[in-house]
Amino acid sequence: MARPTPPTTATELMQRVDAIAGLTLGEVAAQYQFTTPQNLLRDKGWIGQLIEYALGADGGSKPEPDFSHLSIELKTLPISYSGKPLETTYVSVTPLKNLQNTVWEESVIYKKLRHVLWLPILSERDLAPVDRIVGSGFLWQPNPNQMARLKQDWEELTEMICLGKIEQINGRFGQVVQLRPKAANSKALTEAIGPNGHLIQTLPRGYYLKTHFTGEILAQQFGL
DNA sequence: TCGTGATCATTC
DNA sequence: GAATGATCACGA
Repeated sequence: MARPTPPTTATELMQRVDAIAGLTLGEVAAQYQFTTPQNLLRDKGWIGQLIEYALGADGGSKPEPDFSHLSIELKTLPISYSGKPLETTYVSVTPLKNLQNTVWEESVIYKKLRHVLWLPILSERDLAPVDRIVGSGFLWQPNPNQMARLKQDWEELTEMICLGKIEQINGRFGQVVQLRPKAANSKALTEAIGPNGHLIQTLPRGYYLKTHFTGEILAQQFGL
């Protein structure tokens, strides 16, 4: 099957989402000549890339929404048999310098989370990738309460980064958003603000949504 | 090196 | 069992 073109409307996008709901990843992969890996040890982003392709995402590796024309971000969400998220959800890298004057409404994470197409994937560990099942995708926008919690966490984390306290931040900070390493390995370094205001070398970080928060989104959608 | 896609694996 | 810190692949 030829490479899908980007959907022109949200309606068209959702029709494609509905068309793959209930299929196994093996079935989706076969439609697009993707080779399904035996495990995800060396292909951790394989599911996301397959789904992006199948739905016609055009964002590429740019820091833009997957469906640039629609301003919609696609996120696959691994879930257990009971419908609970199995992993935290990566959102974007974390700027570590030049963020004086940045406000929530202009942050990368805010822009990415404004419109999200969640696509749950039944990804229990005892299921081989080929047998994992695509769930029912749905469009989501944070409600005022969720948006307020996202903003609160972001402001706390951003203030610490500005004050040179990046090394004090670990995954325990934040109620719904956390900061964790996001790198090829522990030797990859980038610049950040240090304790004395000077630039230091540190591990690149990323914003992740905690499983409790994504679980809440699923519960809100499916009434779990 | 950074940003995309995330999950792995050890620790708690 | 859940969560944190570490890691894998790829394109520009």
